[in-house]
Amino acid sequence: MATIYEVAERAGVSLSTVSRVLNGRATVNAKLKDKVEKAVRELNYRPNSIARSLASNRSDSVGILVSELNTPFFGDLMQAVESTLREADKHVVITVGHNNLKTEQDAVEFLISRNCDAIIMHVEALSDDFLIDINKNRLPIAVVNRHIDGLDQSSITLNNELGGYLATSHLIGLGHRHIAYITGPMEKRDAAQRLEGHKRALKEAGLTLNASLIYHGHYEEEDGKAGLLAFLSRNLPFTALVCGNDWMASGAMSCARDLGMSLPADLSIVGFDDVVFAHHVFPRLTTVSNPISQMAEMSARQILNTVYGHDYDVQRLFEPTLVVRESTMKNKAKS
Amino acid sequence: MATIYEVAERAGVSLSTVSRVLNGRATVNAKLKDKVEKAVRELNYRPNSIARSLASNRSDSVGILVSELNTPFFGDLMQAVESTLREADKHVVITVGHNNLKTEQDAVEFLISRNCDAIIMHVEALSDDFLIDINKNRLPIAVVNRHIDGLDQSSITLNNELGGYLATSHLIGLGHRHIAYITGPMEKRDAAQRLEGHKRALKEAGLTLNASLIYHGHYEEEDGKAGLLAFLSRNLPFTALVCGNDWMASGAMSCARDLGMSLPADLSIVGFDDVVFAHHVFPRLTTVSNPISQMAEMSARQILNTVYGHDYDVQRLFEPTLVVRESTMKNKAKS
DNA sequence: CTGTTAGCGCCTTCAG
DNA sequence: CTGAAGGCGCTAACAG
Repeated sequence: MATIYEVAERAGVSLSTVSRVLNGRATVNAKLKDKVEKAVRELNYRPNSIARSLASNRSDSVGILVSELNTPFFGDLMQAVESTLREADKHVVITVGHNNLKTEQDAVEFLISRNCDAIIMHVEALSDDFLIDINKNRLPIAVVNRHIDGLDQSSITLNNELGGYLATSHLIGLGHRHIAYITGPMEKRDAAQRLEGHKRALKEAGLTLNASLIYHGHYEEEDGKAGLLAFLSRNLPFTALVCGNDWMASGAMSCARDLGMSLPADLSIVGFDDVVFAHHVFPRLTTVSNPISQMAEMSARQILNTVYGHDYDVQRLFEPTLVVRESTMKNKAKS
Repeated sequence: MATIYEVAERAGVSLSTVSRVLNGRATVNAKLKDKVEKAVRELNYRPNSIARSLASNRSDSVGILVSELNTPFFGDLMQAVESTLREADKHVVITVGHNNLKTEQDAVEFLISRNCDAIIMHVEALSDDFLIDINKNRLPIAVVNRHIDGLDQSSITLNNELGGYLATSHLIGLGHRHIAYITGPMEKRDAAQRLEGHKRALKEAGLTLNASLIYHGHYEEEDGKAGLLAFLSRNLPFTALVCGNDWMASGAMSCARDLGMSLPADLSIVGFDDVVFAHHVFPRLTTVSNPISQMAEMSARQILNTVYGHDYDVQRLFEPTLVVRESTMKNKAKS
């Protein structure tokens, strides 16, 4: 690979001049500029971004830290951030945390040691204090789907409580009175908040909460099955089911069908997130939309603004909406 | 951030000694080593990998280039590569090519300029010659799901032709005689090969190929719908449908149901890839497995071997298998 | 507007 | 086994 020296030599100028035309910051005599550009072309020269980064302490790249690489949810997140940043000519370095404290810390250290200019993350394990410290002493961060007091500008959040409320209210509106709920792990803030919304909806409708109709899962498909089986074994009446995410809803649907239930006649089901397969399932899943792509875009804009001097509008609080499809219907059971 | 100088000073040794204990290559007096390690801990020192990379011309990180960030297929690919490399203490830098020549080239240049030690890629637009040149003159690459003559060691491929053959043979075995086929774009090698397999299966069974029962799509969900509608409008009999991937199969299934067809009684459908939602659809999709995770792991091993001196076994040719679920059944139509 | 001179933080010869 | 010195490729003052 050619270096900036060879370009300078071939163009007959000093390397600072080459650097100047490459970065376009200072003005350069047109003739010299042409010469340099010619030399660059002839040598097929590409600046070494590592060296540039070491010298300038900037890298024009921002780190992304997600929990998983192979789920539609994080896929949408990465996709949105990448394309937003690409438009501003920034690159993206992606790392994975696997929801594990050590791994997430390592990832952050890696991104810092790679001189990223900022980090956009969606993590659970890292503590608020750790993140505040990073943002204060190391490099700017933006956090998706989590609110951190003290990082209000950098937190892009979804009103999960409202989402849970919408899901359950929808079912109540359809005449359901006994509504089961399969929640995600309570350590996850979004899971806890969604459940809160469910409770509020019940309360406002004057329905009493039956703890036996709440099952604690881990946001995974099997939990849908396990939860449904648990409810059935308890021999309580219920005509509708809210799930903390679409995976569990899908698991519950498969299980219900395997048990010979007819959907949605025998059981109305609502999911959460509206991930890509929500409309692949049958009946198509009624669910709560999670505007993760927009939220991700906003996190990218936030970074563009604070680190690179852009001036985008950034929306920091998002409201989910109910997406009514075919997995819910009026309660036909008398009760 | 502390530098190696500060560590050296605090430990009372020279920076070369610090470098040595950090990299563990040369032997260092145990006492000095302890001192250094103590200093490292106290200062919470982290080597700057950018600087290390500039000086050593290695980065212990390998680039990944995929077409999309937000599909299960590429998600599985990234996931498998990442975890295989992580075990060997290598990092991963992910970039996206969007199936676009210019973007893919940029991505490669980016990864090279970031001093990646190698690149693992799954791309369509980049030419064989370009890749051969990169591999020869710049840095080692591994290619997933594509065979390149001259890069035989670095090509990890799937026998797509066999996959198409398996899909159609399965239907023939169920008594179907009129089998429609929705293919992916013929520019994509895998799509063309899968279709070849379909044709071979028909031929071997003594069935004639009807060009009107082939629809050209782009591997996207809507193509499944469009294809099915096209076939129906042609007023030809057909009792089964093979789709070039699961997305199109899912689109066809939704469409069929919307038209009032009963599945699989009225139409048997086979997909390809066995992506994560294949068993979410109803009826659960019979499809051809695409062992993308294993293939991705092998590509990582290949790099581990050639770049980092490991000695893993690597399998370079994979055979798909048929996954029979509930979307296919015996042909009941006489014909 | 252009060239010269120091580093950025680290690795790697080379002597000792 | 250890320290000193040079350099990776580039940017960023600083003079001129």
